[in-house]
Amino acid sequence: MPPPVSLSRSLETCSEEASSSPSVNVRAGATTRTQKTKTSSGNKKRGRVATLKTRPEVEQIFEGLSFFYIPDNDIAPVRRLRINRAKEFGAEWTRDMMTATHVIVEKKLVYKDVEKLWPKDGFGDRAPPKVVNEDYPLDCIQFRAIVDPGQKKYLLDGQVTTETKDKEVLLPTSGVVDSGPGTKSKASSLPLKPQHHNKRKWDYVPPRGTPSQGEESSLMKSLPKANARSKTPPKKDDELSEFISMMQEFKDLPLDVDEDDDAQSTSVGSQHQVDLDQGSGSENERPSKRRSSRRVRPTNKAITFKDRFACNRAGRKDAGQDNPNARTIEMLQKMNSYYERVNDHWRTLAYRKAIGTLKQQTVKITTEEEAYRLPSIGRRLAQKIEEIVTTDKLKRLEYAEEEPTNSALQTFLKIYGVGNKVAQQWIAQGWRTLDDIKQHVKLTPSQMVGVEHYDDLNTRIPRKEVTALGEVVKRAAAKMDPMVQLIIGGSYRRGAESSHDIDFIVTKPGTESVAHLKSFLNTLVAQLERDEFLVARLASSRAGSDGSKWHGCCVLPKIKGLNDDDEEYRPIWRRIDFLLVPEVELGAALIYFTGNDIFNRSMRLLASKKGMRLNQHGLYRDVLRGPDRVKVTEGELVERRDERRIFEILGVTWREPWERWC
DNA sequence: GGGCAGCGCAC
DNA sequence: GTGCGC
DNA sequence: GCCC
Repeated sequence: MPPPVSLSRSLETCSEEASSSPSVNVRAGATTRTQKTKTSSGNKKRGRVATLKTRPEVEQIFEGLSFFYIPDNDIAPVRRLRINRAKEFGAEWTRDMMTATHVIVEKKLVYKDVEKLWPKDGFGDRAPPKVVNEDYPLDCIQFRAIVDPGQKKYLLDGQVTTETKDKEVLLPTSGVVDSGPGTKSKASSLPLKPQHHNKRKWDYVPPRGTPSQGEESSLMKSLPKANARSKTPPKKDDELSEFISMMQEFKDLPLDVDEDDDAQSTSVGSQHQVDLDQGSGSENERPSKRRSSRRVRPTNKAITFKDRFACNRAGRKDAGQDNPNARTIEMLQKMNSYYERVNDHWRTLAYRKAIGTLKQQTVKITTEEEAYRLPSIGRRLAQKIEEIVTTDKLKRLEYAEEEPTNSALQTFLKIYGVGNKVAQQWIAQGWRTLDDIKQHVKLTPSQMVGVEHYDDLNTRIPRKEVTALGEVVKRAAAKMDPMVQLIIGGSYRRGAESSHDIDFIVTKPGTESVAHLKSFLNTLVAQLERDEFLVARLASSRAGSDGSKWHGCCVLPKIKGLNDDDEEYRPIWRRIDFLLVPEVELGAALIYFTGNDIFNRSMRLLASKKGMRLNQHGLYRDVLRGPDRVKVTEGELVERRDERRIFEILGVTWREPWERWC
């Protein structure tokens, strides 16, 4: 039925996708669309358009494509609806597979069902149609773009994919590889090798039916031995997971209750999930609608827990590299920094938590509902995640990044002492570069340092150097008072390969208040300044106050064996902090200054759930809070000296510092 | 619709 | 008190 | 932004 014209157009249109070159990224839906928009004025009087709504030309994303449906009829109301919808967006419904560009297969069917209809002699010179499940057109419509048909979520059961990573290798994925004209017809006729049955069925939310299983399997992948999954995950794991879940979900599960309700609620939640999702999934027309069905994640700990596991890995800054969701994370991080820039504190927080969740996933999250199940990922973020996965971009982000002031904002915010307020102000005044600032703006002393040493201070410090810096300070300190302890906290204590700054916790046995340490710090700082190790003060406790911290900059001197052979040696300015901690508070302080901050927040949240309060000074109980959580009493001190004890009392299994990446 | 940590220091 | 950093 |  489709005239040759249509066919060739089809081929042309999807040439990217059908290309034999695997390196071509197929996701350029936009390209395809624009191209089509231009030509669409040509001939597009599709057959039975009578009852169809007319979509604006720009929405004719399927223009030139023809869909062959399996089953090949529109008897089922749902399928008819979908077919019509595809037509609204420019698709042609063909009843002849030879002319189809896409074969849309009902989800219940498996790849074998397609094979039966597949022409024995292949498709000759043309590329075989792409075989996708019924979600494919819906997603295209949702995103108003031709998305990559090779994505896992569009595969049928039994359909083989070579897709492993995410972006590269897109083409061969759907199996609908065009092996090229030269190849055997066999190859093109049966591109998918059903024999390689992929045991696993990711297609739709693998974990959905049995969340725990799904999770476990992913766990096994990433932590093969650490959590010898077997049957009895150490109790520790549960607690850890639970704990972590607290970190990311502020007010979730009442820990207090958890002793009684946990197992049950878990399984119940899972069951529900299956039903709801499947039911709605097969009958709703629009994906967005289907997916917006209420989340079935009722205090769903099982999921939450396990999702947290991966958190254990000592994450370096590049810890996301191998993550299957790397691309998604990358995009969300951009959104995150965008919101940071525009001063949207809470959105920033939300994105950070969502990113944290995603980082812990060991399988790629491809659909909205998969994402939605995860903690700290709500409807909006889940939609964005799916948009990223399917279109490889994010419209909202593109708008955001178009804002001309964007880069300036980014620049200014990296100046020490400059936050959103000031940065926005400067921008409003028309400044865009550091030079502008240097010339026109009156800076505070801190900001001055921040500007003058902008590059240095925004360069991460290799772990080795942190160690070296630590040695310098410790040596000087030991000379003055051998009893004083200096502990390097922050990301260094968590085992980071590089740090943004170096934090010293300064303490000494027998001290009960920072006052006992102040004079020491003053002496130490004075000495280190004389040594020209400390080169700037940014914030330091004043004489009168009960000051407990000192922020400044230091430089690493030449050290034999470390950097003395480097003729390029240049003292790089580094951020350095001293935090005075009386020995009695050391445990609480260590927790606080080791972080990371998400970890800390959850600890505090956990404490608060248990009627306790945790801060850098200690763990308190029976905190009375008035309306609006206003603290009425300090509460009774429970523990502050012993880091492990604080974990214990909170009912949390001990976690080494390097296990506190969240 | 409200909370999302809370504190020390600079200004 | 606000802004900022942690 | 998310969660309750």
